[in-house]
Amino acid sequence: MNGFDENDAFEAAAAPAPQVPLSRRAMAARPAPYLDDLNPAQRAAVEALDGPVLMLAGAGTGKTKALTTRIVHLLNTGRANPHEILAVTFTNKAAREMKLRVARLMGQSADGMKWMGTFHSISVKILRRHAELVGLKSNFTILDTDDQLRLLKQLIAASDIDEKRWPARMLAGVIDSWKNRAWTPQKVPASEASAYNGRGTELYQQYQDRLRSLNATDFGDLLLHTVTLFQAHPDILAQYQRWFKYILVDEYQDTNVAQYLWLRLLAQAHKNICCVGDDDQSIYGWRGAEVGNILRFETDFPGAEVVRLEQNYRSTPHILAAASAVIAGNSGRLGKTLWTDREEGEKLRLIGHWDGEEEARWIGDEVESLQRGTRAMDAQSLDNMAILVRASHQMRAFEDRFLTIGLPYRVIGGPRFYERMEIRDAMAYFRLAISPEDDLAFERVINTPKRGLGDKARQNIQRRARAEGLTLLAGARALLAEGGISGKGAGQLRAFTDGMGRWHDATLAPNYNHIELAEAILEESGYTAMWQNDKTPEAPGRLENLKELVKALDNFENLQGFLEHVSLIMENETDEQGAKVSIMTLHAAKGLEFPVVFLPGWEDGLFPSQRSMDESGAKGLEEERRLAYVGITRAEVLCTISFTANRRVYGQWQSQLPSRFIDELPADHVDILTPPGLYGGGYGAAAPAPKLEERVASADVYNSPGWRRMQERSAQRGTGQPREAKGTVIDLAAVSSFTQGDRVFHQKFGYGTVDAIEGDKLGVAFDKAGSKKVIASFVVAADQAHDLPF
DNA sequence: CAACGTGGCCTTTTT
DNA sequence: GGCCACGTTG
Repeated sequence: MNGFDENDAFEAAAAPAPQVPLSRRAMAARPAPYLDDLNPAQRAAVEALDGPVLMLAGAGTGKTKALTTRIVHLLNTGRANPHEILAVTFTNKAAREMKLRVARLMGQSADGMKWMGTFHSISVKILRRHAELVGLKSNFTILDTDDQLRLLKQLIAASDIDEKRWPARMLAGVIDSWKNRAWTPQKVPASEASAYNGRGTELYQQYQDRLRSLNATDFGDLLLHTVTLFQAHPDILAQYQRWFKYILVDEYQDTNVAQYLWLRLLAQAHKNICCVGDDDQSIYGWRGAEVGNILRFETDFPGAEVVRLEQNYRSTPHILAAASAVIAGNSGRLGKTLWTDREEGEKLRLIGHWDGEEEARWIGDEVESLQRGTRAMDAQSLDNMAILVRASHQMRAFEDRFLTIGLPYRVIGGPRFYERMEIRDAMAYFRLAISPEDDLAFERVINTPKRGLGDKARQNIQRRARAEGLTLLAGARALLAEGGISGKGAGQLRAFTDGMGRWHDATLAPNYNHIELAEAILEESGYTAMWQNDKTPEAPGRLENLKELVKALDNFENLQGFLEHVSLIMENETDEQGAKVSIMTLHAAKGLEFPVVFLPGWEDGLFPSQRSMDESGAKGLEEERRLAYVGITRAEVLCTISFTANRRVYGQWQSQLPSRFIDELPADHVDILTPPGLYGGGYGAAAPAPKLEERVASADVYNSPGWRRMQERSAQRGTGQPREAKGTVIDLAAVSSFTQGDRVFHQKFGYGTVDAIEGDKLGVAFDKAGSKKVIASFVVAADQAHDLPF
């Protein structure tokens, strides 16, 4: 029993052929018209079929084209059969796209490529065949972060640890980072002993034990177990090594240590591994990715051929020049020089705003004007425009603004369909119906909807179950049978367990109607009713989602098959019609491109993110810089960077300094725009009077002494140095509005007179509230107080 | 056992 | 500012 399916039939390891077999030579003689569509570098990358190859593909250089053509070339020359090619991506989307494009190039379906997929999905495929060798059954379930956290919380609670000081999230992060490095509990080095208050390793071990007893894995395990399997069972590894004659890896710069080992183990035999990536676009270090993997490629795979794709087909020279200048600030790059034969086009645009609201307003206006068409640019569909932010909380200002002006937008990213509460609840019901031993699912739904089963009842069930080694569901039944549950909870619990019994029996029937069953479960459990009776505004949407869920079942044979796929694959349905401007994070934008791109919020602390610099220092800053590079290179024609002087952070107004990355932009390729306002003539007579802060902004952001000092400060600042923390950030623009003796108004303290200026604070003698120090931006000139919106 | 109030926390995100 | 997790009341 080797674990391989009959129909996978791959030949035993091909004996090394001393000479090229005739059949292959005949294949090689087949025409390869697809090669004519490639530029010389792409062609070199496609034709270097044997041995290790690193395809260093800059942004917009036709990486996917080269990669898919390479696969087609492998097939067309007879080097490999479809099932002998292992093609790995990070996302299902990328895998789907690859499959599609291979099929298009070949003019036939690529279904034969059974090993094209994500690291995780391929690992699952492998693990299901050898599950018993890593202590699992082949029908193991894959837990998501929610379940993972709940499990960890249980372990922490049982360990006498103060979850306040040592949160479960932290432990989850520690364990995750260990798994990313392919460390089993036994392999965690002593240097990590202090992790999670010194209990990390011990809890990691407990967690793994618990997962095994639940016949479950988390996402990290999928890779970890596969690597462990390969390391502990050379015979099995050898089978796969022989099987995968050619290996291709997309986004290699995003691989972590476990993925690197995974690949290296598999590539050892044939050594035909082609990794595609761009060290300048490595932006996932915070979740374990090692840029070092791509930097070390030539050492790891001796004799590697390195091919650089540098001709960019996406962006104008101005955009490329700006991106190149920014990324040049990083050290230890493999180095690439992007070039294009496109026309000059527009320079990048840089604009400062008073605050985030104004920034959103201005971008909204710009989007509308570009939609109509401008002097410099033809009318653009909203689909051609995107706003890329550093952090998701920035999105709100844009959503608010776009809603008020009725500008259609879509947010990319956000909670995935299957992460929504109602979907997870429903899935937990399905899981429990299929496998009554799924204790995590039981816990999730036992009191949802409310069945009057609180902590006490649940503890009783747990104790009962643990005492006899029963599942929670069985424990509940046992407790019921002996009258161990009192009050009205008993009746409801009985209804729940009885229902579960019925539904489980239903799943055992061959060819049961899984759609009807799913509907029955949601109906009879009272789950649908729970949302129907819910009067909160999101309830209708949740019911809608449940309908969607049931509809999605149509594509699967049964519930089991559905659950199987859903944890790895399911994503948002985004087939809404109508043109919309896109809003997303920079991370979500990787791999996408838009004619028009807005990059708001380029302020130190926000971008580069303070936290990134605090936690990872110079490395963190470099990753932020790569993020800037990714952002700029998403733009095809027009790229607009903006920043604000003031921003609300966690409800507190903070003054902001322009991002250090702005200083790194090459002046020759950037136009500086003047913000609209009174003196810019931006407001017509019919427009509502601008609010006070707008007028302050438009009046002096660029001309105030404060602004100039701000510029000087940013000029003095060294570029790669992590700057001193927030305390030194001074709202110079706001301070500059006042001098000693000014009469001012403060929302809380009323009127007063300025008697001191210190940093971004003013000393004010208030008429009623006495002397106080206040943040300058919280104060306005007294004669403008009547304009305040409050 | 549920409804309400208070305090602490806060990137980025795929599988 | 706003969410979530916990502790207090009804």
